[in-house]
Amino acid sequence: MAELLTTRKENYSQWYNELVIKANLAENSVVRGCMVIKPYGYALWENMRDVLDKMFKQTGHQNAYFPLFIPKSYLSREASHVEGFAKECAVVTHYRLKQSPDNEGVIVDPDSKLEEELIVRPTSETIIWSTYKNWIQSYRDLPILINQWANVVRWEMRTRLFLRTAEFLWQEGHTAHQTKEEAIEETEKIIHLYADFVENYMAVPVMVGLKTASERFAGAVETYCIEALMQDGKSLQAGTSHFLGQNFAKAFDVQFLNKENKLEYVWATSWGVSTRLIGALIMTHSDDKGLVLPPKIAPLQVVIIPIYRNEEQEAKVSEVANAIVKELQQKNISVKYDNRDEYRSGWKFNEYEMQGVPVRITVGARDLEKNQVEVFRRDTMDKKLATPDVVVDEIVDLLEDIQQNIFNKALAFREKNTCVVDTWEEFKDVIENKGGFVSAHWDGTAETEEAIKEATKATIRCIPLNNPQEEGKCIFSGKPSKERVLFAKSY
RNA sequence: CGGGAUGUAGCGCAGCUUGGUAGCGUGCUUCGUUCGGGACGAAGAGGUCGCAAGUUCGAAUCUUGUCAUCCCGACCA
Repeated sequence: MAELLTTRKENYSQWYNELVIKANLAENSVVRGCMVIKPYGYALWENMRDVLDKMFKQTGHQNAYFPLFIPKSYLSREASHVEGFAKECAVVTHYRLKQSPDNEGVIVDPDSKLEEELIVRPTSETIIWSTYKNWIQSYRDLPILINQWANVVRWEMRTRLFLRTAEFLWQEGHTAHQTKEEAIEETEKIIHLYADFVENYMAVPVMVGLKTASERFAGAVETYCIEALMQDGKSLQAGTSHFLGQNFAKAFDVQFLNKENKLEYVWATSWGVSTRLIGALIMTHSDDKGLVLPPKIAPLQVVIIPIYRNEEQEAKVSEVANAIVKELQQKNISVKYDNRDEYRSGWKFNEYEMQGVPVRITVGARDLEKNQVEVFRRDTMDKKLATPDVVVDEIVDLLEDIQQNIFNKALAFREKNTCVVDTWEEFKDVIENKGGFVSAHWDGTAETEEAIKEATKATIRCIPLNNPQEEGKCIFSGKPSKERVLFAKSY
């Protein structure tokens, strides 16, 4: 019993850290702040990526790849963009190593200094817009709808597996349009695509909204976001979609001739989700026994575990198990028959529960005498008996049910932890003691936002889309306000 | 960059006060018995004690320096 997790109640962040390691998702690397994504964690990312990639293509986007390195001068073209990223950039200054004079390893060759230093991309707007400039002459060249799957580097002070690492994997979409309206439409289309993916595949309910000016992406005119509430009452930004206006077009001089033969700057968007989504997934569904994964993206949907005493029993059990495996595979359900002899069944149960496999089937010699197998669902930890000939049909339904159930559970949690508050005292109390989302009036100024953050550590997570308009008074300043915004402490 | 802590077997740790053959748990290897919720026994493999200098007959242990990592703050998807 040495492998138990710290419970969420004991120490939520320790629980998270241990879970990532023990569920075999990822581990820290020798390079500070960087992670090794292990096969099980990477399989999860691949499943997420595959679904998203299909969604992007269905909405008319194409994949491309732009360089990892960006000339330093590019980053300084757009003023607020530089300001946003300058403090966390890795810089390449040399291109060669040589044997050290004392023959103890290698040193940077001082003669290999680069004429212009290169920045390891923290995001690709600048390199992409400098390229788009050459691709765009006429309105006939628009829109450009491109996505890239890539790694980026942001030199973070404090890192945590998946939630914030110095290097992470993501996708970044970069689109160019003729009109402001079309670009805004694209920005909104993508944020809804993200919400659709995160809710319907990852089973994580999200709030869709707009960022305030201070939380906005550096260089954006408007930032749309999806925010998810974690089990510790903190909010996590799970994806962003930016309307960039003509900021980058102007910075990189990207103009096109419109139908009236007049030069215009193009309108831009960019949008992304990262491996951080895996952090959101873990913290939304998992429990003190380990990971809980939504069937639609789980690397392994069903595991079958045999129980037997001797070879004769093993043969019988395996025959039934293998038949179930085959039938599940025919229905495109991923399944593993774990007949390793070196571990006992109880050990395997705990292992797969830690890894969040949605369904487990136990086939025991004693079961077979009664023509039954045991079906276990990870989300509720319930066990049921089924006859081998119908178990596969039941599992198809069960996987659906688990997907739905964990979403409903997460949604109920969010609703329970979203408070409408009208006084400053109550606001402080809820943020301090209960956590979760707090819906409150705000006077719309950055000063008030900053003062609230200073006092409570809570920030405005978003201004929900289609927000009901109502007269009210700012929670902090008492000034008039016409809508509520969502506050929370955040990751 | 401030404040605190830690470096000893793959992992988790003890040993250091009072210097004298480097230990425990777990994991690993082999064999046997087990097998319905993290089995048990036996036999094994595995360590420049972070690094460097110093004190000493002798340093994991004492001294000095140095490097690294982790935690708490300022910055962030």
